[in-house]
Amino acid sequence: MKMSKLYMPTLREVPSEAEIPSHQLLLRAGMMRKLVSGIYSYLPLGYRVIRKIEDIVREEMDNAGSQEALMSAIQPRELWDASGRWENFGPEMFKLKDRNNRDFCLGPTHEEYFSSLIKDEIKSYKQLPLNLYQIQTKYRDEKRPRFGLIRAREFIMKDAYSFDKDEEGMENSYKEMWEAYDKIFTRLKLKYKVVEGDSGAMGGNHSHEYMAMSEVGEGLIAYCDKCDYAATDEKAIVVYNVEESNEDMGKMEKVHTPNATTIDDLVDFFKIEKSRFGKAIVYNVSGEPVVVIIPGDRELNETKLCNYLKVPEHEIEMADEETIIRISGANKGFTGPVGLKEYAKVLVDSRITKMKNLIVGGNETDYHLKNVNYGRDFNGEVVEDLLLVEEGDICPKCGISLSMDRGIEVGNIFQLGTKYSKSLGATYLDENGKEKPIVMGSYGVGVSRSMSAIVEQYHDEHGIIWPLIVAPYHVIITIINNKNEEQKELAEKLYQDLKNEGLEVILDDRNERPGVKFNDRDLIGIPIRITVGRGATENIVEYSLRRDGVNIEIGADEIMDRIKDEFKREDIEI
RNA sequence: CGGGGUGUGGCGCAGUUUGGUAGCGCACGUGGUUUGGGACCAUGGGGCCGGGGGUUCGAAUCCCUCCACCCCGACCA
Repeated sequence: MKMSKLYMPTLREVPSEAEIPSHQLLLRAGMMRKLVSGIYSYLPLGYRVIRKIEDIVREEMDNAGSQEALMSAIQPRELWDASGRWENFGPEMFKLKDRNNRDFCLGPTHEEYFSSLIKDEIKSYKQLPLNLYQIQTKYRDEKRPRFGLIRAREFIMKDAYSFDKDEEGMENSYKEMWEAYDKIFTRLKLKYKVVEGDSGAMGGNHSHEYMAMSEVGEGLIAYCDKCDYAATDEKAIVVYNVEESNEDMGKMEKVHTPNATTIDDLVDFFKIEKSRFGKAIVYNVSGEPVVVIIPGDRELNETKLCNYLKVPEHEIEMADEETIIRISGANKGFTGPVGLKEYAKVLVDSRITKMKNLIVGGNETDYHLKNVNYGRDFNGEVVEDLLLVEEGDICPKCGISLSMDRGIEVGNIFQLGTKYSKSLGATYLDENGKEKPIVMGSYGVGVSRSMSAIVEQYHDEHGIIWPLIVAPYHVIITIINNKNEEQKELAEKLYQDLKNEGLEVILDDRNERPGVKFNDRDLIGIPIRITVGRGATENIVEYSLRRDGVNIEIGADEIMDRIKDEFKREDIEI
């Protein structure tokens, strides 16, 4: 490709709408443009990267025995009514009507569609297992799109669905996808961790997320540096060992604590550590009040609360002040488990039951109670673990302390079970002629999101540093002085030679000053640069690598060997 | 959906407080000089100042209203 013809609208200045590096750089490098919030166009350079990511995904999926297909992005409402997700997905779904007023949506995901697709053809255990995938544009009307491609409303995703006759088969499919995903993200050169996830709205009971490590990631993960334990902050099991206290139970007393409404206030007032308090948090769960008691030094994990109560996330919210006053008879900040004025379900984190002589809210404005003990002074449903993980918590697997980091979710794998096959009627006959629901799994890779994640991990103050395997072009040949015939001729010759070697080459033949060409190359991140300048008469060129800034003079005949070394280093075939 | 911020030429911004008919840098056209890390000189084109309504002799500027975009939170594969 000759750069003088390339549609590559680079920007010198950072568009004010972009906050994080990948968003800024993809715009500045002329790789994409925004249409409206959360919806982007891929320009020629950016789309080449997208296609390279897709090709890697494709190869590894094919290798894992999955078969590519392509569904429509438009789906009829009936499919979603069958699984109950027309309502459950709610406003996240882009909905539309046809001329006959029939409801459709733009597919946010395709579990229903694929289940329905295969149910008429798959009738026997002999046809299982089966694994299908597609690479397609997905639509989710996010509440708050942000960070460019990282949280977009239209995005490119690879989604795959496995169909097995039983749990064991599904687990095997899951493992195969896990391995394929490891290969994909390794080839994409992403630094990532596989973490246990909460299954959330997708249903099913077992899932893992592939998190590309990044400070700007929206996902918080807890992981162990010693063993392989890693989980999202929502899922991480909190090991918070409270010794069974053998303190004597003191006499419960009311203490005047004017205006002490937070744990910090109380620490100041009582001069004892946070963990001696019992924190009461009031929730509104499907309209019913629920009081949760946890240790004063910890935060509540809403996901665990939802999972325990078996309600979806959108069914719970923190209670408003009015409700708190009504059930506790006191202002906010003085709620406790003893002597609630109105009935409310009380949930107690298991650690609370082992602690003695707690200080809790008195359910009377400006009063707390001390020497409060579970079992003697109050009761409630004991829940094993309702806490949010914290840095330094103990690894549930090996016992050393956990670290926490941020990541961008670039892939996920779910063991779905029979939720969709049952609701859509996807069944088969087993060896005994008995009808059974197909056991499913679903597996996603965020293709466009991965592009952003790569830029987050590979950039510097000058621009993007594409790994060779996803770079829009492998090599750029930069002509220093366009009017110098010798330089032009040599550059042109090298351009043809390298193309003939099977390389993807771009020739910067623009009538620009060298500084502009160098800066654009740094911005768009082409890995290898061949500079044709003053040495052209002696067949000397410069060889430069974007990743480490190396810039050395070599003979033109050495170029191919150097490039081959670089490909070998990156473990890629030309 | 709650809180905050911003909308002025393709991009980045000033002008708004105190109303007087729009400006700067970059980019772009033309001519010339340049050519190893975002050149210089000259000259030129481009803006219903986010939309609608109002106040006023007069509105980018004041008032009302709607919209878009961004950030924080909530939420989410």
